[in-house]
Amino acid sequence: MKKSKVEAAETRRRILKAARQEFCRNGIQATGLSELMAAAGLTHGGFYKHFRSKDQVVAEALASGLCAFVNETEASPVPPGKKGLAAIVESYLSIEHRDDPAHGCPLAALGGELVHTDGSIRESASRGFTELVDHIAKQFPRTKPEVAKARALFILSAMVGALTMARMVTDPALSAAILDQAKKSLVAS
Amino acid sequence: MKKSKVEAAETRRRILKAARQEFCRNGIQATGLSELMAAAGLTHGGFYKHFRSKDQVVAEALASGLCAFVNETEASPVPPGKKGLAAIVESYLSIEHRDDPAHGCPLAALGGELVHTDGSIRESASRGFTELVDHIAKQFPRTKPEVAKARALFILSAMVGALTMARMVTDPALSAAILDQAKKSLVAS
DNA sequence: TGTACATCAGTGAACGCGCGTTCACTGATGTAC
DNA sequence: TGTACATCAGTGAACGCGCGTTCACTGATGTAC
Repeated sequence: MKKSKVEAAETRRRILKAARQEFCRNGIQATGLSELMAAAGLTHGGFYKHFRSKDQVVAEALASGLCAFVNETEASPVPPGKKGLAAIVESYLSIEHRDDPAHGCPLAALGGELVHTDGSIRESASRGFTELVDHIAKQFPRTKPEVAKARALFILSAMVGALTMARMVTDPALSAAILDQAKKSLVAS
Repeated sequence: MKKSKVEAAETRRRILKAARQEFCRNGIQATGLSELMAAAGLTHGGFYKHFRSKDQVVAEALASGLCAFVNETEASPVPPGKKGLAAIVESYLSIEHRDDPAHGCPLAALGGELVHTDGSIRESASRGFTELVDHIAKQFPRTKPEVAKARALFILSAMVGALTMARMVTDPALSAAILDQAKKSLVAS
């Protein structure tokens, strides 16, 4: 049953992709390794041929997931007639993003759980936060870098909170209102 | 070993208090019932004399914890020369609150986990969010109620996000900057 | 190019552990007379 | 008020289950000659 090196590397990527999605959808602790491997189309026993522990796959999936999210955000085209900031904010606080945590921002999906971790998992999270902040800060090219970064700090924090609360609340109208108000307030600034 | 009714009721309150603190400190899933009962000064077996399941204690601890937090926020004196909003925001985004999740806002401590729950737990969380929003909205007495509520929606979401990110990030300077920027931005509005 | 052998990705059963939950038991409390 | 008995908060051992992890095994791949 041995697979070629190319296939093995491909499998590893598939596990990481599935891990990011399952973790973001259900939470880290709530996702078992069997579930994760099944989502990648494998049985659980093979997991340790690719990773040393659950902690390692969490750290790697978080790092690559955050990287992918940042890249998508950077690569997404700015609609004509809109500022970059408005495009970022409206995409981040969209109904689609709210309803699809698996393919969305890992910080919003996992932020609460990441607070209780440490080591390389926590480092990955922290680095991802900084990268997203830097990307948002680029939307203020005419502003002094430190001011732009300070603004970006607030914008990202506020977006994470609004998305989380919009996902938590049970009333759909309230959920939509949270997203709308955050969009308005953040784009206006 | 039977205790009087008064003592039993007191024990129940003690369990709920310990539950709120342990859940907020370590997370809901990460807190075992043995750990919880030990924090209340009891052994784990007695748990089911007070609650039907872990879910029930989570729902009740969340409801009473949120209620207690709202009451504390409402009762805390406004420092002379400050507006009510500024007092709320500065207290919520203080270093003390960041470093003491056990006695702080359950929404910030548990928001990420609450997204994955349902039933009465989710309802409690949602109700607590609305109560906090209403209290913040009261700080805009001269504004039309719906506008005040809309502002409060954003302020609370942003505070939850900023507190969570400040707790997640590994760099202390960055953590403090997140809190500071959020304070400035929210009080200025 | 063909052959023999070592490698190792993937399988599925098994392990130990901690969790939520149950249970028999204890003994002070509350109640009935 | 005193006595006999039922109640039930709290204890600590035990249960079943699912988790992360380990392991013997399989068989296609890669390598050595």
